[in-house]
Amino acid sequence: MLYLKKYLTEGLIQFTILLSLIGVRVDVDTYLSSQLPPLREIFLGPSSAYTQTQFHNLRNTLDGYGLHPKSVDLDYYFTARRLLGEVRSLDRLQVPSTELSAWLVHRDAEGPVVSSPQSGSSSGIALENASGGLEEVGNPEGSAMRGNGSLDQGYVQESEENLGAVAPEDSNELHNDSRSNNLTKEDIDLIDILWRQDIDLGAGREVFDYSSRQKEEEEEEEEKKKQSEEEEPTGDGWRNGLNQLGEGPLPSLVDRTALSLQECLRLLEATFPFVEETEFPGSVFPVLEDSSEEGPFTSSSQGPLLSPLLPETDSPLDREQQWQDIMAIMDLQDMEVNEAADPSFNTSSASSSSGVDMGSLTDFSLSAHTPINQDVSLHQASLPSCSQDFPGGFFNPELGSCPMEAVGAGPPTALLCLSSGNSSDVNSTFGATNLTDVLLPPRLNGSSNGTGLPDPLTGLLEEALLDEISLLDLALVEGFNPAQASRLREEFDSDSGLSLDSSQSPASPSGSETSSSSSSSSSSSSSSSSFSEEGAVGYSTDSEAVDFEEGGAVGGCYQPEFSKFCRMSYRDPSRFGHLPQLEHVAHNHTYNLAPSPTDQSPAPGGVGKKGAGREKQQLQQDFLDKQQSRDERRARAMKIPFSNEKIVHLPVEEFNELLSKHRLSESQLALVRDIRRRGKNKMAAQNCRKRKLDTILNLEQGVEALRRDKARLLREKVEFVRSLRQMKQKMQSLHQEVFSRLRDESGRPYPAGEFSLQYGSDGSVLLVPRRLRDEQQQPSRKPEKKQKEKKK
DNA sequence: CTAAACTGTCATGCC
DNA sequence: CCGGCATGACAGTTT
Repeated sequence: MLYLKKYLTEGLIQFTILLSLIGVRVDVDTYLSSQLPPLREIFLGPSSAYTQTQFHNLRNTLDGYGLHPKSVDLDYYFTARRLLGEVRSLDRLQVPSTELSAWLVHRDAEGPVVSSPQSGSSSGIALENASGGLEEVGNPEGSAMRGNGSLDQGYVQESEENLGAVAPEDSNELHNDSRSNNLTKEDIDLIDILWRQDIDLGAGREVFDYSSRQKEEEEEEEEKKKQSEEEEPTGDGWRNGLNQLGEGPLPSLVDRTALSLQECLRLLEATFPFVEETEFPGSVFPVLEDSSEEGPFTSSSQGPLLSPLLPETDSPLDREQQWQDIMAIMDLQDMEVNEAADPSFNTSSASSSSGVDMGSLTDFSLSAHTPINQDVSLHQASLPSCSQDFPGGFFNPELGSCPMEAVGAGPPTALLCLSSGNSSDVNSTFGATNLTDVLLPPRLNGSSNGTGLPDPLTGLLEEALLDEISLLDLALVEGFNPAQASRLREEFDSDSGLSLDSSQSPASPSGSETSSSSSSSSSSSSSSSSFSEEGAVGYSTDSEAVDFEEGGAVGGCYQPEFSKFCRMSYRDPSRFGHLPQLEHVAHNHTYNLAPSPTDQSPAPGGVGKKGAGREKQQLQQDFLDKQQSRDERRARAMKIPFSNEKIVHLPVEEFNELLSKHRLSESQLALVRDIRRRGKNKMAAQNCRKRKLDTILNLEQGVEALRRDKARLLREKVEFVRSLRQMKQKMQSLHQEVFSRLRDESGRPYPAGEFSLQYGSDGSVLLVPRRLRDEQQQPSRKPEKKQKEKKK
């Protein structure tokens, strides 16, 4: 019970704080383990390059870091896990009280009770608590606590670095209304990297201004939502517990909590002004509805608000996948910033593709350092229904193990909310129109129809958008997350070299050195892999020594081949040893190899001197019986006068010469040939398996490379679309300018409703009546009134 | 003890 | 035809 108590009092709080700081649901088993893996592994995870068949090793490294399966520490580890499970079962009642106290310090009471359905229990609520109430709580300080503090600091710094406006104390003031509002706007302006360039160009800001314009309106609507929210029979323990508290002896606390939540919601709604509907179950996706109309959400009807293409029957996984794919467009751009800001994350090893846990850890690290994701976490934390009310949603226990998915789902939420909210197309669909909205500012999008913009450009733009959409659809079909793939690729870069090296590069000189200098005291596999071991170890006769010497002489001929095979066959594990995930591959299959003569060195000397030496030799002989392979034992039994190594590795000519040199019986010859055949086949099998593994690894790398290329192409396409949009904008302004300067014979401007400009392929600009242009589908060559040459 | 991974061996096909 | 290699399949061993 000590553990339980300890975790309840300290670990749980720290856990909560950590979660809140991160803003995502994270599997904290590793955090509560005393044998914490290195931070780098927590964040990045080991390379997955070789994890395909190293599950037990992964288990050792991931869950119980460095724990041998039979280690007594494993009991401790599992005990910790079990206790953590108990803690988790209790946290829904324990956590709120803790956090409530924190809110008491900071908040003024107002507003009704609001329930937070976050099953994670902390990611939603603790955002305030972690940042603001942390000091007030007087949490028992500890190493983990300091770690959280450092993480918090890191987050703030990251925010500052990327947002340029968030002071450290702001994070503690996140609950402040005015500040949060300003912060929200700045966050939006600065975090939303997709719009950054548009902002520089003076476009897209309306989207964010809209959030402030609707603030008061949202506050009112918030009440409705909370009321409907209370009516939601989600049955979440957090919420229930909170409600119970509200009904019970702590109404004021609940009020304050409600206020906090309300403000949190308000903050987030100000940040993402169109995400209100995400509160409702099954409506994780934003309401594709013109937000300029009346309040987008109603407490009564939820179904009609759903996107036409996203019926409630959509599986959560599909939706999540779509979110991720949409997010990729933003995330890819965001990556550049993050990479520059935190290059250490590029040195990680790929893991997400194979290791779920490590993927979560890796993604967690990304989320913790990605400003966008931070805000998204904030968003999701404050609107926990995205996960809670959504069966199998972002925080689904299965999918929840990958916080990046949860986090990654956020930015598109914001984007889509923003874009769809301003889109006049009520029937816009998620896959197409929303993407269009994402790519094109709604203002431009809406104006593209009535400005008389040249058709060719519009067509080109539409084509590009269609291609974009199709590409994205392809990504959706393939379940491809460009962001993740790209991240993985970035992480993989540091790893691919090793993989390639391990599979293709020649063995390092150290390998042969180790092979030859196997004079280590232990009879490990490395020492036994020495060539000298093969000198018919069991033999204490002169012939053996002769053979040994002979082998050394002959070795000049076949040594290269042997070295190659030796490395291939026996040195491979050590070659892989420099890979962290392979250091645990400790297969000791030295049973087929005899220890090196250096291990036997005491035996020859002691044979003639002492009887004890003879006994010792006998013991070693018995040991060798166990160490030798079957063929070696057979060879020894058949008195084969040379080593199996030579039998196997000698070139066929020398092998035949060796056979002819020794008068061997038929059985001996057959055995020798069998030994050679089996030895050859053994190496062949080893090579084959190694090749197979390399093929798999290369395929994995190829897949990752293709994914990265695909993500890059997608990103480039987004850039092109943006560029097209800018051109379109410029074109429009030029069009207007030219048109406004046109005068007819009497010096009057042409009415915009009757005339329009047409652009010829040769750069000519024609002023044509609109009705004429409408009649003629293609731009005619016959100018009606005027022709002007303009230079583009 | 079991499952998974690893390894050796055999059979077979190909060069 | 022989030697060698590659590989699937199987079984034994190790973790």
